[in-house]
Amino acid sequence: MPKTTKKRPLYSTIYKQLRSKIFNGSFLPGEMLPSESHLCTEFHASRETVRKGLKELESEGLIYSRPKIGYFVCTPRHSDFTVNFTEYFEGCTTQYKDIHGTLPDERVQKALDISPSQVVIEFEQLTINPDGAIIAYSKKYLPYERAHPSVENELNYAVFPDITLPKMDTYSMYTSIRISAVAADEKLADTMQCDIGEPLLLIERFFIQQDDCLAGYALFYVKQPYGQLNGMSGHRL
Amino acid sequence: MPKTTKKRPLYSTIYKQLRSKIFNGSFLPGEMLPSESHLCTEFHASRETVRKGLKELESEGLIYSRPKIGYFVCTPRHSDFTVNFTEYFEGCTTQYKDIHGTLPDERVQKALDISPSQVVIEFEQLTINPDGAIIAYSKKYLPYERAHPSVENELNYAVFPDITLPKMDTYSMYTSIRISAVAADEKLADTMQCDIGEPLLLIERFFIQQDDCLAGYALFYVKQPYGQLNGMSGHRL
DNA sequence: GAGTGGTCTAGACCACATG
DNA sequence: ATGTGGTCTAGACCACTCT
Repeated sequence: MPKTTKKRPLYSTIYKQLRSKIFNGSFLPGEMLPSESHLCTEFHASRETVRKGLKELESEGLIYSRPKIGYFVCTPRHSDFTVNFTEYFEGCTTQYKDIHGTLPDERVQKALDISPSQVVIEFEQLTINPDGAIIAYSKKYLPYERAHPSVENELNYAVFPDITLPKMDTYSMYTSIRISAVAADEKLADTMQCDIGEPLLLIERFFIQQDDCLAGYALFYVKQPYGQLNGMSGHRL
Repeated sequence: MPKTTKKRPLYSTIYKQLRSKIFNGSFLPGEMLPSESHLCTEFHASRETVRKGLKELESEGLIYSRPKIGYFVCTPRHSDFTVNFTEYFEGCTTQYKDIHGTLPDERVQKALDISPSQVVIEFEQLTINPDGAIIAYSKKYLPYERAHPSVENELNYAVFPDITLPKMDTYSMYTSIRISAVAADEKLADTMQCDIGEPLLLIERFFIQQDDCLAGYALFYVKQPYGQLNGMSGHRL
């Protein structure tokens, strides 16, 4: 029972010790760490082993290296947040409201960067909680005439994420998001069964292919306090 | 002029080639990559060099390794977004409205996990754009009786991020965030000079010390369409 | 010139997976 | 038994910075 502290590899020990020195303030942001060779002697390790520990800290965003000079502690960014958003709500059902081709309004034209005469496919759906109350409403738009039929399936994934989020298994596109607050207008209030003027959280998403083509645009309106977004920033431990 | 392709280190070439095979679909999510030794012979590289290339892909979240089995392509997560939020708005000024001790209302009690009798310090400020219009209003709360005077300065950083964001240079705390939409009530409409019922984006932040103590709570109301939040998800290139 | 990090190699031993 | 990834070493050469 004496030395059960034997599993941890050496590079990980180096990583952990340096890491805690950063968190307890022994190394402050901007300061330089001991050189690789110093760490080699301090930890009785080879240089590559030391470098492996440092690499972990670097990947984690805690340090960076200035070649030929040394390693430095990063200044933490408290303004970048990781936010999780899915259209899926615990215990809720999704109801497809309408699917049809249409001409884009101005907002959709801008979002998809298309002309007013370019037909788009519009998908509408509602998210309904177990009590039967509508908590979210989404509209999604795809350009109709598309050159790449191979992308069809992926677009379906993008459009039906509730069905396919776990299967959205391609690197062919990425997403950008915009979060804002809007008041329900007459039409929204009607379809979402809420009051006119009621504040809604609006989450817009742009589906962008790696070739920079815009492949889809989605509007997601959420009743409050349902569907608030949560996120984290900074480093823990 | 023939071979100017000479600067790139070998491990980086390995990384880039595997990466593009992931992005063009040669390797699909869930699939296994060639083994390290295969890659060694394919690229005429030593094992550690191959591993270095693989490590890059792993750090980037494109692949993961199942020890003793092989490397696999990750399934991309299209539901995690990186969002940037600062209280600073281009060209805007900040006006301190009020600073005083007070008893917390229910919301603040919950946020800071304190009792109703625990005094808190309340900071209020307004963000004003060049035209003189109010575009944001924030309220921040700090528990008054604090055990760690050494944290004082950091709290000031947390409370006055406009002054100190670039100096918020500690790993002693991290932040959690909540985004929602609210309607301006009478009081908000008054201080923000907007209509009652006008939709506002509300960004709440919780400042949490590494020892899990709650060090601060901030409410940030933003008029629309100012201060929308933008984010990204997925991998580009 | 001494010190730094960046790259790369050719081994080695291990624990575990699979057949 | 073979193949896999995980760890580790002791060198090596380079290009650069600092003084």
